[in-house]
Amino acid sequence: MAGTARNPVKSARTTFTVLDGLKELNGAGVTELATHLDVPKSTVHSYLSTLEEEEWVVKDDGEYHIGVRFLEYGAHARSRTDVYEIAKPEVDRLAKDTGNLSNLLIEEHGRGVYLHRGEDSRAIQVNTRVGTRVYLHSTALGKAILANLPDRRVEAILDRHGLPEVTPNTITDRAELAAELEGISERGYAIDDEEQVQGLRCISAPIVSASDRVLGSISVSGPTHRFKGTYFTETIPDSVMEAANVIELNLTYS
Amino acid sequence: MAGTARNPVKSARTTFTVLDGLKELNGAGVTELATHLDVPKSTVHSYLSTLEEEEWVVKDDGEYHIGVRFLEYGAHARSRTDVYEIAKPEVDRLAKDTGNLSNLLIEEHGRGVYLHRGEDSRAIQVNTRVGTRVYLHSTALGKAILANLPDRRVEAILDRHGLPEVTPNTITDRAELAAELEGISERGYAIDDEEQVQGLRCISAPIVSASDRVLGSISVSGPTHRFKGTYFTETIPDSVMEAANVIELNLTYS
DNA sequence: ATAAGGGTTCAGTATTGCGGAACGACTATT
DNA sequence: AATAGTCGTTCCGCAATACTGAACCCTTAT
Repeated sequence: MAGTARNPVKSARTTFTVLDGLKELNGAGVTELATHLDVPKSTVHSYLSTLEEEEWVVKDDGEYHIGVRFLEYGAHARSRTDVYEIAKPEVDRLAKDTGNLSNLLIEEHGRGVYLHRGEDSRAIQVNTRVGTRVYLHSTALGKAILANLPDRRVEAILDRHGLPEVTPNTITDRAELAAELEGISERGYAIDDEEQVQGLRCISAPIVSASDRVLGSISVSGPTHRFKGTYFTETIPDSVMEAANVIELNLTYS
Repeated sequence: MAGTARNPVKSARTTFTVLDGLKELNGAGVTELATHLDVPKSTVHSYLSTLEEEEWVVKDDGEYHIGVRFLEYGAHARSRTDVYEIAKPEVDRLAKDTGNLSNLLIEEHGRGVYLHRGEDSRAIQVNTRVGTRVYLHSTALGKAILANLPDRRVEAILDRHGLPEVTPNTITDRAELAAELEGISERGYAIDDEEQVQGLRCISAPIVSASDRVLGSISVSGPTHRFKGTYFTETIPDSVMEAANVIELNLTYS
């Protein structure tokens, strides 16, 4: 599947190690980052000064930070997606209509990446951010996608990433997951019962193209104490599935 | 000002050259990108396979593309700014209220970077995207920032980037720009009369912190044939400046 | 079948990234 | 005011590794 690079460019890897370090530390000086990454500070300095010169990082009074220029790559990649432009307004509407947090996710390299988040003043605050990656087996959004992927792709993804336990509720057994995916196919939507974040429940529906390819999934999430009863088993699922339908319809006319 | 790197990491630079190439070509194969960049294809292959392995690019049936994972860096950098979270809702409101395109810009490395765009169904479509970089002297947003920067910073920025002519209306003379900035300080807002995009006019107001530092600027843009008369000289400026005021007020309470 | 085109691999060469140590700028401490 | 500590920056020799052209393999078209 993922052919390992034969002539890997080590410095390219290191470049992103440095950037990731900056992100984790929320900005850092040379020495701080060097100890964090366990790399000589002269090495870190070389990378940081190069990246600063190329304007990918900013030096703000002694601290290096990731530059906003990266927004360009993100926006470019996102707009290239089939679903983003079409799904965005519906995801926003879903958040406003239900008063909850809504999300749009796509699969990339066997993991889920959030493309957009619909917000509402009544919704709970969650730390997921656009671009964040999650495992597919531990979220409703991911399971909705897995349920619509060919079996061999699902196998390959599970082989690659395993089924890490994110919370006590995460499904970590392949057979159990298979049964779950079966149920999702029949129901048409996926459930996440605190499998990714404790105290958070989530309902998700897949976006499937006219040619039966999953393009992504959308969801509505909320606190467990609010997501229960028919609100959780009917009202929210209906809203999410209806939104997914609208998106699928709009996709065919474009 | 910008200390040139003494030990530049060439491969770090090349990494972004490759990524930029992918962006320009909207995705490409190894050979295509190699000829575009005028680099041996084995070299390009090394970079692309490494980046793919690290999950920064995606290989989609023979074509390499920039991955959506970059959204993470962009969102991180943006949320780190002082203005984004506070200004975003106001910029959205500004777009809806006036039925035009609105924007939020900050300065980085002497250039402007768009952080957010407020849209409205009635607004014209413009190709600016979040993360896009523009010169500060050729946009209302940029001039609003320049007018609130210390003179020596303005000088340094102009020394570094010059005053390239983006459209026939772009100000390319330093004295003329100085006079313009003077006027902006008095008026409180900046005007862009087709200086960045032909057929497009724009009104912008700076966002200034309590300690008199410019944090960015917001704007409303529209077609020249609609942006004229008192609508252009009063209505829109009033709306933009009021929004800037609200943002500045909210900034102090946080 | 065969040619064409693109992706991938290989291995030799010298470029260049690496990292320890020294230097300089700045701050805090007494 | 002197000094110790901290951090960013620079320097330079050595070894690692990025670069490249050519060969190889695979798929597609004719």
